[in-house]
Amino acid sequence: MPHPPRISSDAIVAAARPLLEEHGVEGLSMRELARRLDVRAPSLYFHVEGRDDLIRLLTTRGVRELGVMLTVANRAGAGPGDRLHAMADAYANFAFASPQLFSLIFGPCPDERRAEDEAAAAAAEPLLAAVAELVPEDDVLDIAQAFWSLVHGYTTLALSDQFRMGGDPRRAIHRAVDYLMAGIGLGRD
Amino acid sequence: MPHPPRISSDAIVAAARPLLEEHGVEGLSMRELARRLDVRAPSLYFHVEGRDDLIRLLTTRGVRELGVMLTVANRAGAGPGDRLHAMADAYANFAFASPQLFSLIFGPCPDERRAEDEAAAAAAEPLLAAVAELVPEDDVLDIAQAFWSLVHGYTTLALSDQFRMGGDPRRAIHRAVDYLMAGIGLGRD
DNA sequence: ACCTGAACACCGTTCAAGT
DNA sequence: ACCTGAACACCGTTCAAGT
Repeated sequence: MPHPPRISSDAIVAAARPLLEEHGVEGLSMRELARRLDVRAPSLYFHVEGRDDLIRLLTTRGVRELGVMLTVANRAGAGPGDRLHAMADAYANFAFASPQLFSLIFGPCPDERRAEDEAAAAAAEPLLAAVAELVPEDDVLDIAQAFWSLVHGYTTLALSDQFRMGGDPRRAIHRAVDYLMAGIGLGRD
Repeated sequence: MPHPPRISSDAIVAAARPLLEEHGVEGLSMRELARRLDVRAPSLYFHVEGRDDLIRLLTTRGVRELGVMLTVANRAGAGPGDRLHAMADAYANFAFASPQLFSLIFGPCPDERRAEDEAAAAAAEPLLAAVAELVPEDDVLDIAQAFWSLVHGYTTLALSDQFRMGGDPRRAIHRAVDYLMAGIGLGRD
């Protein structure tokens, strides 16, 4: 009887994640990963195609996870305005909990590790649903993009510590979202 | 007489930039850089402290350059509203012209290659100046952050191709900025 | 089928040796 | 002062060999 598998694609991806968060993408090495899984590096190649493939799997998993968090947040809110705030919080929470994965998802990446579009669409859906209840159909896409941009930008800039002074970023982001909602002709509900 | 210098810190940073844009941070290698400068890799260490230092120099230079573009755009606009739009364009232009450098500036980075705060402050100044003419002093910081977030978010998401459908991103970003301006109680001037 | 050690072509960085 | 070749400790990946 040959060797029973000691590792799996899932186990590799699971072990890669803390390594990514601890040392960044550049520190995510196949050899260190193998060390943590107590196998030799070449064994990994029986379960993932290579480093680029592994990173692709990581980001795909990340997008899916973010999608779930947004969907849950969208369900939790009372009205559409509440739901937008809840989704903004979920977005920021994900980014602060997994900053390296977050920046991997939205950073520039070579074609070999580009994730499936399907997952990205799933993450965008709850936002589109919430906005669709607020504005006429023709404006949904534009306004959803504006909201996403605002929340994404605030999250990214806070993450890279561009907003120096203290205070809860959550409160500031809610205020920014309220400004935008007022701009499209809607008060807080 | 000893060797006259064949390279300089400036020449290294200048050569590093196209290499960065062609191959990304991970492809920015000291040995390839040395090849392009027609010296051996160890020579580089007489002019920069190491790879992290080089990347720090690159991002510092990038922030300064972005600051200049924003300052110029700020001077070009007729009224504060115009200036905000011009600065949004400048921001997006920089990002699309130098996507890797842009993502290096705002991505997560280890302490060793963190740039000076001074340069970041210089880049933020023109925005604060434009906003200061539009709203009461107490709101300037909050609203400037909201604008920056919106523009940064839109730029980043467009750059990572999250907004699928075609059309000029410039037009969409202007519309988003107008929404936000309306939200803080200001029409287009 | 899965794991391994050895090997190859890379990499950042250091250092003694040359001018 | 500046450049070099050699060396060290890494890295991703391949492959023949083992079970």
